[in-house]
Amino acid sequence: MMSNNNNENQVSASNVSSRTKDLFASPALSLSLAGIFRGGNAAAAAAGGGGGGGSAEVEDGEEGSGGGGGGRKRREETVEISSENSGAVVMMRSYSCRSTAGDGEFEMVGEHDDENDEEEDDDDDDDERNAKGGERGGGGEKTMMKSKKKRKKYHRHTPEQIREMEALFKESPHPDEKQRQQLSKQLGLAPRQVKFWFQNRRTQIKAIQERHENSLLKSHIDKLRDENKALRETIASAASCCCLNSDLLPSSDEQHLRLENVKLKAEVERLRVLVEKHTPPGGRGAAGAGTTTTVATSSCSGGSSDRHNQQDHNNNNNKSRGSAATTTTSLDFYSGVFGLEKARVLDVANQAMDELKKMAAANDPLWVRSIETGREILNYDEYLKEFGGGRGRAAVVEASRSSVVVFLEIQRLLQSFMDVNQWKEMFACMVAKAATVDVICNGDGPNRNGGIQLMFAELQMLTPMVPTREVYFVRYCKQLGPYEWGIVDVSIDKVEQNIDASLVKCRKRPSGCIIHDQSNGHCKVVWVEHLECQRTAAVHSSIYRTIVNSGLAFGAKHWAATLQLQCERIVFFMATNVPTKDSTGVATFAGRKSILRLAQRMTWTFCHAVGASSYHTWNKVSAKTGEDIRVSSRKNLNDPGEPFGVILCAASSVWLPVSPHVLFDFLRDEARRNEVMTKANETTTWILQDSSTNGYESTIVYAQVDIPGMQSVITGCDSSNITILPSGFSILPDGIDSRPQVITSMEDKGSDGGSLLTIAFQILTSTSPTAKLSVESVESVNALISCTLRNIKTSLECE
DNA sequence: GGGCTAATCCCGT
DNA sequence: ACGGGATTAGCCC
Repeated sequence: MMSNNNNENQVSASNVSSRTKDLFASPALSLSLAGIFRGGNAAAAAAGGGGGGGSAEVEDGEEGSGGGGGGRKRREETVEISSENSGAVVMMRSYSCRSTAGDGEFEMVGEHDDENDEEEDDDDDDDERNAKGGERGGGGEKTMMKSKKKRKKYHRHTPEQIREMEALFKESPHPDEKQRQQLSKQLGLAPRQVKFWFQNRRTQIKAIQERHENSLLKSHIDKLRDENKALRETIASAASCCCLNSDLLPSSDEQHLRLENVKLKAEVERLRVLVEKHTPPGGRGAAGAGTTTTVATSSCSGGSSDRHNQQDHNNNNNKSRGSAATTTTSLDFYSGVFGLEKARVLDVANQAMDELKKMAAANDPLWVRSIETGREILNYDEYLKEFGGGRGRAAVVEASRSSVVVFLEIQRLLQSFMDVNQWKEMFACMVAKAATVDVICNGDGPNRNGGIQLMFAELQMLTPMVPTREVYFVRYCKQLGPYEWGIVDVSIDKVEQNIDASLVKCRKRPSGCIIHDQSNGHCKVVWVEHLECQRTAAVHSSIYRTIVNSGLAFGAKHWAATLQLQCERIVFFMATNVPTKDSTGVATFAGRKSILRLAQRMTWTFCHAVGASSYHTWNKVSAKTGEDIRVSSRKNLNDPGEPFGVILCAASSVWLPVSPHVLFDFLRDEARRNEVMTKANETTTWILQDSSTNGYESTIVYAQVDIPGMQSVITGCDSSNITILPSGFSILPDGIDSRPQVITSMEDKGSDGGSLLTIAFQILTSTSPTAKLSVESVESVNALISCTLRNIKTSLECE
């Protein structure tokens, strides 16, 4: 609409422009006019960009450089130069008046202007505004003259224009002249306006990021302050016992205390585990802390290692399970095989959403905060009272809740739940496999409001020691209010009955998150995770049982923390301002982006190699030193993302009585890490020589992925990116202590008593896919791992 | 009054 | 000449 009426106005503007340019010696004048034009027409103004005299000048400048004929030529190109351009006419006129008249001209200007508006802007003339505009022009006169500034009328670019520019911005925040030129033509904006917009957008993004970082730092400070306070209190009480003045205690004592604290906590944890071991698993009440895990799931050893799409998953699964539903396509999966009616699914989904809402919002009787751990615990009796249902005998219930503020727009957030590939990427460290089995209802719009899909997921911990969990569920996305969305997952009985009883290891009670859009790029997310797991087999080792029980592996907190870190990663990916400390030698935006992509790929590969998922069969190998080391191998025949041939992966996990961030700081400290690794170096070299890469000496290059979202995994590969595939360490709990949280900063004191370190190496042992895995390779990689573990333990002095 | 945005000023390269 | 940082003006809430 604006383009039309603007088109006409264009004529006058461009005709005049060449003259205006010179005449426009006094910016003050145009500013005074700017006020007047406020009355003009809103639509045109919004589109025109060219606002008032200012832009006329701006554009002329640009056009002038474009060539003599610019003014006329632009007529076709810049469709949307609005009636503002008529401003140029007026201004010129008024200027000419003024040039002789000196000071008194502003009234004239006002008049002219009003006139002008009426003449040219036949649209919507608002008398009041016009009057005001005139008034303003007159009133502002002195200051304007003094400051020599001109301002054009306020306007905004149209959503369309912004969308386009935003799109390009995502591609490249620094478009070159040509790109800008093109965009300006396309959008009917002056080239300078496009330039300004990009400039402003960059500064805006920067500001947002800085603010975000500030809030993180602030919460970190709070956390430290609280910690400090707690320690002081400890010291004070200790001091009073020992008749010491607490103020006199030097800071090294404080550190000592801290260490002591950690040790004590580890001891408590150890005792707790002991107690647990001698208590029947069901005996621990319904408080929600209970759990079971699945039996080992390594089954499809030959399974393709590529990123499973939906069909792939079905086939794969059917093949490996020998399930009855061998040839079903995804469509009759739900209608034919499961006999599900859409209406019933919808019903269940809606009920689940209601429950989720209540679970997310409710407080005291339903959720009780544990004094011991600080975590929220579901009061199961209260739960049954509220939501009904009985407790399955063969199952153990896990429930947890956590809330975070994440730095991502609502739309991308929702997409990353509803698009299975994005979901897998978002939670790469937790989701080993995932597939959308069937889309029951697509949902409306880009946000998929009302979307329902049947999904499958295999959830993992970043260690081969803990079996994965397989779960089928319906995911439902729904807008709950103007700023509130819900994503709920719930398992439907019938689906599982129809698949294969042996497959079901885990069911989702209504779980998911309530997302509140804070409309500043941030969203508040309340995550509820509520699982029912078969009590088939316990995790063998008590360490892992403790971890799983505490919800560090599969609980809401881990999900939420992961989400938060990944969102940071995404934002960081887009960031245009790179603090020097983070830009490890990569100067350009594109360069940094591709490094980040590489890092993400490495992380992905690492996560999927290390988990216990049914991608791999893990064999237990006991090293001479007594470590429990797991080894698996796979053949890559067709994934170009990895080298072709036989890939050996060996991993081991240990529990270390140091906090995750101490461990992380240790491992990311290049010098200390090298020290640990160098000692193992002989072995490394040997392995490589042993493999067919005869005599090749490799240096392991560790990508220190010290960026938001990837903290807990440090991956590395050799310089040629061939022989050693992403290898490294994972630390659990991750993303919890290493990064301050905005909302739930003080939760989970219980977890910093120690951390689970998993170390894993992936090595290409042969480039021939038919080669057998050599015993030597296995042994040497075992030696490498146990050596490294020992070194780490020694360095951290925690044997 | 503060936040947001288009635009301007000014400075360093 | 150009881009970025700082600043400003106009509008909206």
